Amino acid sequence: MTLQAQRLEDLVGAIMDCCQDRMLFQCKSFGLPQAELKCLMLFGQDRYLTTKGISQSMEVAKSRVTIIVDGLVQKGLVERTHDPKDARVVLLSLTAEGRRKHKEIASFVEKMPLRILGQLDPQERKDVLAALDNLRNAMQTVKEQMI
Amino acid sequence: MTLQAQRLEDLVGAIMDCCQDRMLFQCKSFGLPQAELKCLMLFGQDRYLTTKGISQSMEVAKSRVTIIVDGLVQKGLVERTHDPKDARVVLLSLTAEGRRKHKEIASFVEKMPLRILGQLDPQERKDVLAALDNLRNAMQTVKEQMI
DNA sequence: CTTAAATAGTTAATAATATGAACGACACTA
DNA sequence: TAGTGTCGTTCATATTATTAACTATTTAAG
Repeated sequence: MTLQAQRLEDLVGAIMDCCQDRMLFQCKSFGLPQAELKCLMLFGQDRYLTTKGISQSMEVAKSRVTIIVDGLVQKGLVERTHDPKDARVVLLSLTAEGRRKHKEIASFVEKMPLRILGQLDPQERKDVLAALDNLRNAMQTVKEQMI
Repeated sequence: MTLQAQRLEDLVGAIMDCCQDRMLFQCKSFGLPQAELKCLMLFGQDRYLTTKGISQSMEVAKSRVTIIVDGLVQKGLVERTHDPKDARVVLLSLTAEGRRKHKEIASFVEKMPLRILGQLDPQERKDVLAALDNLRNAMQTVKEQMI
């Protein structure tokens, strides 16, 4: 089983590298740092986001979100407005330019998993997804034991 | 296929998160920043490493390696010595404390994939590895097309 | 044998990622 | 209305990482 363990490490490592490279490529293509790109893509269905909400979605400190949003505001992609119902809250929304960029990135992001699945035939697709499900459960179980 | 694509993204994302959490847990447990821990673990069979060699293994700039090694030297885990054959070269080796720590971390690291595989029965193990192989190939193919 | 090019490592300037503590402004509750 | 909690920001600090400039050597060309 030690051999299988080594193989697992290598395969998972290679897959992680692919994901990382893909992220770097996206960032370079769209001229945004990783954190700003991720933040921009949170503006999906919701018209307004808040610092706190983004902080929870991205699992980073609120102070970090302030900095990330500063970048997006400077780039003209996001606007800050006051919440009329609660003067403590800052409402964040996409500008026209921000919506354009969001769409552009979304169409790129959505294509990637489709292209990956396109490399596999229908049976392989099912097998891969089933196996990943097993693997994720196994990893999450081990993770919980770890703590 | 769009549904499968979404599932693929979710599963790969969850697996990535597990890997990241595991790394954070290791770093906390052993009291080392990620980069220093990774660097320490490069001291396997080779008695001596060089800045350049580490730079290539870790795929970071040489100047970054200088900083990382500074940390390990300060913590008493690594020593710098001169290469008698080439005065430009700095030879890096583990101290006794460094070897102890390396062993300690290695035994933890090796257990992880075994524990994950232990969650699966023998047939599932084979299936998971075969599927990951397929997935890695598909992702690498797409990656090459991307550039 | 000397000069020019290449190599190894470090330092400094800068950027991105991230946290926690302290703070100001506001909301809510007793 | 006084105290407590919440929202966002600023500041100090740490980690990760790069590029450019520099020092000290080695090596290769003439």
